[in-house]
Amino acid sequence: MKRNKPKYKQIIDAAVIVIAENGYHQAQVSKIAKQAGVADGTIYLYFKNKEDILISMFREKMGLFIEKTEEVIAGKSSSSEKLLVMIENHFSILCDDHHLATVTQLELRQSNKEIRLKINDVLKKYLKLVDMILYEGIDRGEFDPSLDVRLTRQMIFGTIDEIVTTWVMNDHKYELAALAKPIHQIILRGCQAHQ
Amino acid sequence: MKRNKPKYKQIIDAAVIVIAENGYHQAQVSKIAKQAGVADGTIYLYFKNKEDILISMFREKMGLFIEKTEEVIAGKSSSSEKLLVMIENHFSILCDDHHLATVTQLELRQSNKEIRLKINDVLKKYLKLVDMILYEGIDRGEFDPSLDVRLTRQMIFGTIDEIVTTWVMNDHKYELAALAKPIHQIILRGCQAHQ
Amino acid sequence: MKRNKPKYKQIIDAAVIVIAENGYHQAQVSKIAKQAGVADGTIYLYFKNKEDILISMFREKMGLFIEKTEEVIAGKSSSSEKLLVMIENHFSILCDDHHLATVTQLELRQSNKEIRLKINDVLKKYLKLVDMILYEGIDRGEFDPSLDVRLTRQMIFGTIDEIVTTWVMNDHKYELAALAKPIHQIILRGCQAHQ
Amino acid sequence: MKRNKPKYKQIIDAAVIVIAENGYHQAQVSKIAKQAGVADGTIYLYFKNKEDILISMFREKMGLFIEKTEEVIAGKSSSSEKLLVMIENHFSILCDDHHLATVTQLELRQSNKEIRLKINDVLKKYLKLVDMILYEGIDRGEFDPSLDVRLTRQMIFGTIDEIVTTWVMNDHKYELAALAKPIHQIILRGCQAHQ
DNA sequence: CATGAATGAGTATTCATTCAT
DNA sequence: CATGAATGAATACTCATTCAT
Repeated sequence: MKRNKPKYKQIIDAAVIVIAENGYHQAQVSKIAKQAGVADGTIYLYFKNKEDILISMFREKMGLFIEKTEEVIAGKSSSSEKLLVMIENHFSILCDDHHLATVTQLELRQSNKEIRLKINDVLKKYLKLVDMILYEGIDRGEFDPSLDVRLTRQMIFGTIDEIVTTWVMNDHKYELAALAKPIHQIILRGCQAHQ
Repeated sequence: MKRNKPKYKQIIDAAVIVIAENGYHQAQVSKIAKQAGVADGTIYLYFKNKEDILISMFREKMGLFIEKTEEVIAGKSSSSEKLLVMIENHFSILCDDHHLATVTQLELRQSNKEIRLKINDVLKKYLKLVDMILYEGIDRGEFDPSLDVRLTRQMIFGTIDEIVTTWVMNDHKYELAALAKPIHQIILRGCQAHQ
Repeated sequence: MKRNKPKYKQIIDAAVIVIAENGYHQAQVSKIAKQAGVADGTIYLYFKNKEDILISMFREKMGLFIEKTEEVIAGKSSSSEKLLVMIENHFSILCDDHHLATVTQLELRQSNKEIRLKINDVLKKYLKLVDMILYEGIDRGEFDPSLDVRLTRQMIFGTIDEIVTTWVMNDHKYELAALAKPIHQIILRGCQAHQ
Repeated sequence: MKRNKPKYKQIIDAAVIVIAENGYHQAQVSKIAKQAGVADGTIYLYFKNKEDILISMFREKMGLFIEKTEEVIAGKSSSSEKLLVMIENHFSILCDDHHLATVTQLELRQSNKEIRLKINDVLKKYLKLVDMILYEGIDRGEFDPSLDVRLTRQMIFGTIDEIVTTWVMNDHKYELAALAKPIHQIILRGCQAHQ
């Protein structure tokens, strides 16, 4: 299994750095190889092609997202709190790794439709976590039972994504983590039953 | 003024079609020229370069968005209704022009950072309309006075954008317009004062 | 006869200015037309094509050279003096018209082989004047009777041309006219009989 | 060091041939690559761009000129003889390589100002050799002590260059080497003290 | 005579991928 | 396993010239 070999991760980490620092269209395979400290040809011993590096990179990083999210929501009982810690976790990971934030919010979106569709597949696992929180919230009576879960999840993800993208576009110049609570407030209102 | 000459609009409309049908990176200038029924060189009598075609295209189309939105919100008195017709208008325009939807949601995002920044400038005018509705709603007592307008606007735009992108990625296979009312409900809850 | 119409000379003078100021490869027909104050298409009522402008320009200006040279050498009796006034005249015309100097010494030489051969044809009339002075000098006993007139003429023209080109390349920053006498001295030695 | 690799020289030699046979403006990179027996992209492993091929070509060939000239003048003691062997060497190299002659005298002069300035830099080393011969000749009492070395060098180089250019323009149809002695005679007279 | 909008052929350079060593 | 030299397809833009008005 190539994924466990050290050079596999080495190349993926190099790709994040190179894309963040040079932009998607200036992230040539040769630059990634140089950053990873291997020869160009070596890349192709671990990845099928350039596209495969990008998909793999997203899969690995998104895996961390999902793992961490599962951890933090496991510690909370109310759905409202689960939403909050999920948002906090989302913001926290991207705050801690500005390179990753730039890559996922700006650079990777410049890839072509084919790659973006595959990236979306990977994303689905994360979105299912949101769905689960929503279903549970409805069951628990915390959220409006008439909620359209698919639409609400799109609202939640669209909002978080837009907030993060704007933060990245503004060069991370304000404190993203501070927005978790107010965002959670706004989102929560959209989920709760209306009197 | 070149913008009023027929070939100007002819070329922009050709660009929308060619990009939608071939993808951003396969939309060569020669293809656009052919689709527009002019010679390659003629493009450059109306546009500085390829980038200029894209920016101009976005500016023209977004102009229609803003114009139409101003029209429909002018006919409504309550802020809640204004939000609704704005969303309906947004969905309606993209439903009526699948090519345009594909181009704005998927293809144009593959452009380089420079182009995307210029596109963002154009977008800001549209976002200001949302801000205006929100401020007015707070004044009218319809919306929560403690609302963070900037965050709320990001929630609204992020939600709409995510909904539309998902619809485009699913090949427009369901009725986007039908989502306007439920989305409006969800968004509205986020804006209204909580008891 | 088009050559006597005002726009003919107007276009040629415009060409000298545009080429001098923009360089040969940046002297587009449209620039020349603009400088001449006529429409692009008008150029083609007076010249067959762009090449024809250049050849005609060289022919007109070289005509002035020859005319003036004939005037000044007519006023001198000794061949040595004739050589001197010819050189002085050559330098004087180019000193008085820096644009022309730049065009003939640097820019026009960037034209292709075909144009340069045609320019050489025009130049031949001027070179024949040099030959005439040399033959006369031999007849008069001023110059070495064993002189190879063709080679000597090439020496004279090559020297003058190199001197002027170097002066233009140094941005006309020293007094070209002051070099006429010393150059004449050097050239003269090459022509006179050796003891 | 790329300059010592075989493909470096291979490409330069291909460039001389392609430019000589097709003319400067018809010497596409792909033609040069084909002539050199390499892929288009390979060119760019050895040269920064097309301009770099031309400058390098001139530098390499002019290097041979200077090297050979230094060799032949080292074998002579009198300055007069040094001038002669320098001229003979100059003519001999170009006689032996008609392609090179065409390229240096006609085609390379069509390049833009930037390239020509860089070529001139390379040329300066050759011109310094002429200066050295002249200074030595004055010291040895062979040449007129009142000689203006700069002007004289321009006379010598201008003469040689004009002779060669005329020979190339006449399709090398006469024996250039045969002109070395008479030219040397003419030049020599210009250098020697006059009685 | 004069105009100027329209034409369309032509080319340097990049970079993902391969394969002989 | 690892290398890195070599490959070659693919594309925006310019500008001399024309011709309908």
